[in-house]
Formats: sequence, C-alpha cells, structure tokens
Amino acid sequence: MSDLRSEIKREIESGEYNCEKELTLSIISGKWKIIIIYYLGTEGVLRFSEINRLLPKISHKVLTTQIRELEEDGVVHRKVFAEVPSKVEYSLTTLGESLIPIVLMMDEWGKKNIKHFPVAKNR
Amino acid sequence: MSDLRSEIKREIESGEYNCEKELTLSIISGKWKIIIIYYLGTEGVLRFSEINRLLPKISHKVLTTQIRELEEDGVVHRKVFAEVPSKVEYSLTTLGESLIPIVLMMDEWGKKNIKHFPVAKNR
DNA sequence: CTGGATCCTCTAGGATACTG
DNA sequence: CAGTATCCTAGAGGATCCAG
Repeated sequence: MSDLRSEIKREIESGEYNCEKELTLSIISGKWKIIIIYYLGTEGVLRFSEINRLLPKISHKVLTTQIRELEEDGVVHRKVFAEVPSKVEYSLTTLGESLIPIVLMMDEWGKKNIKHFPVAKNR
Repeated sequence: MSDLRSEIKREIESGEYNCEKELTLSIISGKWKIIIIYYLGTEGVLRFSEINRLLPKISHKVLTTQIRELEEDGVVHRKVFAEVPSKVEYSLTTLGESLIPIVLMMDEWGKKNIKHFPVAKNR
C-alpha cells in the first residue's frame, strides 16, 4: 500500500482503525489537499481554473482527483453551472471549514520550523 | 511518486516547495507516525518493544523505518543502552513536542467527525 | 531485544492526449 | 472550461528471515 487514504479508508470502513487521528490524516494527506483546503478557506469560492492557476505545478488530472476525493470526504462542495463553456465552483463545506484550524497550525508550524531543515538558500 | 515524505523532502531541499504546510505534512504523514508521536507525547519514554506492544498490527521493519524517519526529521530522540539484550529508549525532542498540539487537534477532529464517515458498527 | 536485508504488491501522483 | 482515459514509475508499507 502506498498512500494513506485508501488504506486508512479501508480500515475505517472495516472498523479496524487504530485511532481517530488516522481519519483526519487520511483526509488531509494528499500532495495538494491541505493547500487546496487552505485556498478555499481563505479565498472562499474558487473555480477549477482558478485553483489551477494558484497551483501551477499540479497537473490537470491530479487536481481533478484531489478535489474529487475531498468532495467524497465531504470537505469540499462542488457547484456546476449549466453554461458553455462549463463553469464549476468549489467551496468548503462546514466539515471542510472545521479543518481550517488544523491547516493553519500546520502552516505556522512549518513556517516556524523550516529553518531546522535543509533548504536551498535561494528563497 | 507515491508517498509524500520523500517527494516533499526533495522539493524542500531544492527550495521548490509550494508552502510550509507541506513540511509539516511530510513529517507527520506516514501510516503510524502520528500515533507514535502521540504515544511518546503522552507516555514520555518508550522502548522499541513497548511501542510495538501498543501497535500490535505494525510489523517490525515498518516500525523501525517509521521511527528512523522521525529521528531523521529531528522529532524523536533515540537513546541506546549498551546492554545485552539490547535496550533502546525513544522520546520526543523539543521539536517533536511542538507537534503535539497538532496531533491532539487531529485526534479531536477525528473523534468528533468520524460519525460522518462509513464505519463498521461493531465498535 | 533491536533492527538490518530481501522481496513483493499496490497505488498516488504525474504526463499527455482527447472530449462535450 | 472542466474533466476523462491511458500509460507509467517510484516508493511506502508489509512479510519473513537473519544477526549482534
């Protein structure tokens, strides 16, 4: 098993998880998820292309799956407009908003402690 | 790329990370890491076998690597006693302790919200 | 008791091209 | 614009055996 989501999800569904922290971890662990949650939390509502612009390095398909999983987990709300060209807006659900404090703490912790880790100086 | 640690570590070393939250995520994302941090945080000092007893489902080798990585990241301290049979004690470093609030928030969030997720009833 | 060495499986994340 | 379909690869987590 490589990443955490699928495996922990399986454990949770079978009732064999080790502790509830795992649930939280399974939701936020994904290459881009905390950043997406963060942006939706601070910007409010974002279109697919807007998120993509905020995260230039993410590929199309990966952004789709990351958002889909967040949606499945009830963290993100997806609103489709019946227009051409298509328009889709994403926002946090109440559940998603309740994750913001955790994301902010992780942000603060990272900013405070990144100096302990090897980083290229050119930043 | 499968799991987050190696990839985000690479990004951080090259100075190409997206944001500092990623650093935090890269440290705690691992199948057993938050649980290990949690136990070390609440129990204080634990021997290898004691952690293993607390986490019966983890395999020997995996426990070793999870702890090694936490050690590399400066989160866990490893104290070896020159005895036979060998004895090794693990504890949190100051950096590790500073992660406790995050782990606790994740624990609370999970406990509070697990009801929104499909769980086997027999718990 | 602690933990290294091997071997294996599974899938997340990425690249790219196509579509309504 | 938003999203799906294919194909690929690196590595995490696991099982098992060996060793100081």
